[in-house]
Amino acid sequence: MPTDGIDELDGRLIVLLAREPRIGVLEASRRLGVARGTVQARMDRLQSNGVIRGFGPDVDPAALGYPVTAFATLEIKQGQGADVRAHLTTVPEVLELHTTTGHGDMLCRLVARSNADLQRVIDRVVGFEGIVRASTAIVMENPVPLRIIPLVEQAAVDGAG
Amino acid sequence: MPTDGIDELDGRLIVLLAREPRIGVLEASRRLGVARGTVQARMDRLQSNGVIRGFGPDVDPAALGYPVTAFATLEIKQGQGADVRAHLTTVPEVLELHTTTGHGDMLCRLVARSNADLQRVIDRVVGFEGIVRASTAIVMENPVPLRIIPLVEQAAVDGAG
DNA sequence: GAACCACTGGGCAATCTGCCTACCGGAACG
DNA sequence: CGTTCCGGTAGGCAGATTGCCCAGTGGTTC
Repeated sequence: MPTDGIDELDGRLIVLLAREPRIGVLEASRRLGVARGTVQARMDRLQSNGVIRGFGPDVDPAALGYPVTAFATLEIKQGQGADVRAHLTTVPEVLELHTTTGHGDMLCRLVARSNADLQRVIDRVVGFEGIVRASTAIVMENPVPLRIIPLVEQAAVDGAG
Repeated sequence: MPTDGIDELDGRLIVLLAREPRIGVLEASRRLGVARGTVQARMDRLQSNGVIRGFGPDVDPAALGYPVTAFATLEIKQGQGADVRAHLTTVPEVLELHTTTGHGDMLCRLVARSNADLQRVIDRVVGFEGIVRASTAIVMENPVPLRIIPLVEQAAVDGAG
């Protein structure tokens, strides 16, 4: 169970890593003005805490040939949740899946090679008995790409009091 | 403009990096059974291509003290789009924002410290004249966390023909 | 006071990086 | 058919970084 909260130094470290991921421990310690061992210890702790899950490559689906993104809200037949999850897991174009409150039962993020191709993807997604209905919203612009820095900064000042 | 598509080696490299991010160029070349220079060249190309945007730390908002995630669909007053975008950018709990087709005009991902705190966040989000209406879906489970590996593998076999 | 903790500053061997050269086979081109 | 280009292989080298260790210090807790 992670001890929630990060202090100001953790925050600066994460922001630094987010801005310049290729940075090493040594260079980070120089930038932050602390000893190398401190940075090393903080990074170890942040990772075992689960605050930092990893440093996976940030892959752009568009550059992979999938420039179209959409969000689909799915309505699921009672008791079919697990089957639908398993089904959606097998579709590579499903990048993310959530179960939610509200009108729909699930929300998933899809990508496709084109608007036309999106039809194929949706057909594959909803081509499963457990899914009653789907409503899709195509993404036009992405004014705020997935970001974490502002939240980290917020958490850092909260933690630091 | 990126040359879309990746070949089988690119695919294996990205998957390897995704699975073991801390791996170095040298170790990667050993795992892939190719020369170090090749891995170096591929990584350089993938990054200048934009296929790999970077290696930022994958931060878990829950571990930061924000365990509640929600998606909000926003309806925007005509012509207020830019202002709303600017407004939402200033809210740290807004992790992501898209403009979409369909009933709503925008879709954003929010996090909060608790269900109660979510009310505060939503109030802040919709507390802006340009926003006509908001409908929020709280995430209960996340059966498929944001993933890219299946798509990379798909793109790799497509590219390899 | 004593124990504990995080941080500092230093040192060490082993490793990796960035960069370079030389060479090879296949593909494209005149 | 010969030349050039390109991506990959194999190797080498100096310099930087890593992982790990130690001893000392200041602040906190009990």
